[in-house]
Amino acid sequence: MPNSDPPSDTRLMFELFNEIGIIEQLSRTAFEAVMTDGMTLPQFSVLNHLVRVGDGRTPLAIARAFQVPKTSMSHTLAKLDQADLIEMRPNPEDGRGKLVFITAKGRAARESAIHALAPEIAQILPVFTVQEAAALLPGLRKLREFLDKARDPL
Amino acid sequence: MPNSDPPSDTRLMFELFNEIGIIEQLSRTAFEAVMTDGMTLPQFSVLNHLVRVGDGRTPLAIARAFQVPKTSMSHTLAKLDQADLIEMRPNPEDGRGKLVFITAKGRAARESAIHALAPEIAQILPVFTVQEAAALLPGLRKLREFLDKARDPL
DNA sequence: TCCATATAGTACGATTTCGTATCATATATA
DNA sequence: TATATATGATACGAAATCGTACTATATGGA
Repeated sequence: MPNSDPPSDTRLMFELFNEIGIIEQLSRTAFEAVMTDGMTLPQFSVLNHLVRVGDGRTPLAIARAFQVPKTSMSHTLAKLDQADLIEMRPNPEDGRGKLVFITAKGRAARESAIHALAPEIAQILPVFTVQEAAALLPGLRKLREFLDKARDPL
Repeated sequence: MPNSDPPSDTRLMFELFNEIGIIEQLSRTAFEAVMTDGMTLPQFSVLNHLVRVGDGRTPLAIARAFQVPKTSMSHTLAKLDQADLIEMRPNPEDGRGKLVFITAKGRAARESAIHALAPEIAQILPVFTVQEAAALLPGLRKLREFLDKARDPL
């Protein structure tokens, strides 16, 4: 009978992606449990991105930053817009396009979320230290960059 | 004016979770692009789990293994059952429960998926080595275990 | 035994994700 | 300039996710 097991290299990579998937799952659930308003992880991620790298970006650029389909980002942005956390203005340099700006309310919502998150982060750090987190980042970035290059363009 | 930036420890943790989220996103998309039948990542993960740790497990145990809500797992199992990739039998030890068994067709589907994945894995490995993957795993497991303990029970 | 409570699983519905199709505008080429 | 093609964004619909509520069975205590 044929050996049905994948080679051990493959097994290891499966396990890596499996751990990553479970962490994503758990961290998303933990995040959304802490948010009192209905703020979702994608929504917060976008607000945080706009503050960190600056607003006035196009929806497509934001979709690429998170590697999600532009239709998914369109939905997230529509929700943020409805809640007045961002503002969508026409792009003066491209009549087809728009630019996304975070509002004062959006900044406040981001800060409120960060405050709500602080105790959770504080709980993690004694067990899983900043050093350990920092040690993981280069490898994860490298993996992400590989997958990024290998993918079909969004 | 107040400083709106989170402390650098928090920033670092955000970045860690952000990288993990993006990798999850990219790997899921890459996986599903390669599958010719409609096999999804959750479906494959369940089949693979049943082969690796053995079948005859309850739906709830499987949901816990992947840290997803039992209603989500119920949906995934229903799809696998419709496709005859698994079989759900009553649990002889618990009249409320069921046991999940992988079928011959399910084993074949798993192996076919692994074969379809092999070239992708082979592309990663020269760039992102087994050693690098192995180096990440202990830290990721530790983080996953922490989040697991901290969460509300499923 | 009887009843209260807990647990396994699913039905259902709200929301999210995301692929396809579409529209509007931009860009390139003749 | 005129036309073809490419691109930004959204509408729409199918499928996945997951919370709430429900059913059926199990378990523990009076």
